[in-house]
Amino acid sequence: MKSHEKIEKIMQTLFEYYGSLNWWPADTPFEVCVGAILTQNTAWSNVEKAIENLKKENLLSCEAIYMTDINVLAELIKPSGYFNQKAKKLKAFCGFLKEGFNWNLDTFFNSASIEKLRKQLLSIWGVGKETADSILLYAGEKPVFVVDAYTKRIFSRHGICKENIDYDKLKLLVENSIQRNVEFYNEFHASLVYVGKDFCKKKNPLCEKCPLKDL
DNA sequence: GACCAGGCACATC
DNA sequence: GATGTGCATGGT
Repeated sequence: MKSHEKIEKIMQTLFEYYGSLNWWPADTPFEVCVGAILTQNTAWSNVEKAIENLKKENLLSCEAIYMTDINVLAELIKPSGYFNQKAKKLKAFCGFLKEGFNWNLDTFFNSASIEKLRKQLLSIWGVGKETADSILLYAGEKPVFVVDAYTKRIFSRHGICKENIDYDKLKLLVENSIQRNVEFYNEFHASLVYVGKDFCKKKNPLCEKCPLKDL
């Protein structure tokens, strides 16, 4: 089977298994961006605590984060780990929106082509490829596929790629296999995270109950 | 107490 | 271009 056929089969199987997941767990596009930064190499349960702290202090807006003292910010997001780094990253992201887009995410998303938006996001300190793509897809509703550790692990175990494949190579492989559609990419990435968490942990790679085991 | 979790920047070869 | 290291919490 060719790799694009395998990828289609995986997507189809996961859609049948999980149904509509309608992802990213956040109330607003800005909250998606904050979550995308806070979840870097971190369990989501820890990110939830950090976001809850920010909500309690009414700090889930670009202006508020920009104005808040960085040490105060760091203390609030402590549960998400790497808190000093991430406080600086949140500041950098908000500074970017303030300077170029009048604090406004929509203004940013409507300002240029997807390629240019991605380049601009990548120029922000603390925003790498996965974070940029998560923001584009889940906050901006742009048809961009998000690669993550689960994607690499699952795809490599099904012989589609090496575990350490280059990020952009795998992204293009999926985007050239699956119709460029926001809903497809949203659901596909979400279901890969689910199946990764449920059945494909680092420690037990081959789980008998995995819906993908017979592919 | 080790290992892991929805990465990224930076240094060095 | 590949490889190594620091960053840090909370759950298993």
